Amino acid sequence: MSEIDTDEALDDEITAMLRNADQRYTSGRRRLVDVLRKSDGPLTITQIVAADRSLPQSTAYRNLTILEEVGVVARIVTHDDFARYELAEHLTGHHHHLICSSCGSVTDFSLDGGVETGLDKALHKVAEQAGFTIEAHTLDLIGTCKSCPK
Amino acid sequence: MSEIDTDEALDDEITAMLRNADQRYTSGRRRLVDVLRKSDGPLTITQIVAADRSLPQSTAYRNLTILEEVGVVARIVTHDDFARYELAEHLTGHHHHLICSSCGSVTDFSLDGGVETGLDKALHKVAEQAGFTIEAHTLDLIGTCKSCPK
DNA sequence: TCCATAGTGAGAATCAGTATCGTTTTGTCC
DNA sequence: GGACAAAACGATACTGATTCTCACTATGGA
Repeated sequence: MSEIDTDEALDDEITAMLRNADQRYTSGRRRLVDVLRKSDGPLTITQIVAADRSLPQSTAYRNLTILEEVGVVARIVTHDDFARYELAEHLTGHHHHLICSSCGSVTDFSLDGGVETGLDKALHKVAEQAGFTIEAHTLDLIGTCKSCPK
Repeated sequence: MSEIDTDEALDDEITAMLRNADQRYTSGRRRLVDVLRKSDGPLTITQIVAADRSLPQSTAYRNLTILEEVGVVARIVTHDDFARYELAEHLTGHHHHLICSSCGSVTDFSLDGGVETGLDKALHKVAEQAGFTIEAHTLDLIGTCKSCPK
């Protein structure tokens, strides 16, 4: 698993991925990536344009779509009807989400490596029986976060 | 885990759940439940009204919302932007989803009990550390289904 | 510097999902 | 069985997140 551990390496990798698709790494796209990099969970469009007011909504949507096509960004849909965006696991490492059904916040977490590989094994067995080819899996916890009343 | 194993028991349970909320189990709602019961995975609104042409879209939406509030139906959002509906796990048992990224189909599967409890244990440990109270979890496989070309 | 191409952003268009409201059905009381 | 009030129905209008359009601007190579 070759993860990216410095900001420079991340930028280099993203530049390369965009260039492969004949796309430029413009300043607007950089700002988008910066917002996502600083977050501890996937963000909605509203949160993204609120975090950096210089990002117009229509451009944010378009560039997120392009970054997704190129593989830099992942678009995820959780419990509500707002899409959320995060840097692709390829860049940040495999993780899962804690989803608060009270305030709607979504934050990342990781499983212990042993549990994750055990799970993977079980999933591959299931997939094989069903004739299904696995590309990825998602695992989310739904509940109440630390800062919401129980 | 008291699951429902006959159609009559299911109907009785749903009638009771609706009655608790001062709601009637009308013929339209029955037809809706029938469609969901016969499916091997969660269905979109389009699929539901296509499966039973006597269900008008607006009524289907309204009744699915009511059935969800009452706890009979679960509304889930997966990879695309179409909500899908299924009978609540309380009625059908805990399960997960195989999501085909090619044709978009979603079908159910279950994990071996041992794997599921092991996973649960790991998840509760994570949640505890994060001050998060778990209500439920979702686990989806994304990939290519049996009937789609690899 | 110039030009062709790619990117930008304000606003219009799209469409799944929700609200409205007059009509129909249901349950209940006589 | 009939009548009335409350609940459900369903055609249609509306809402809002997301996508599309298009005239304008920035970029990078010759």
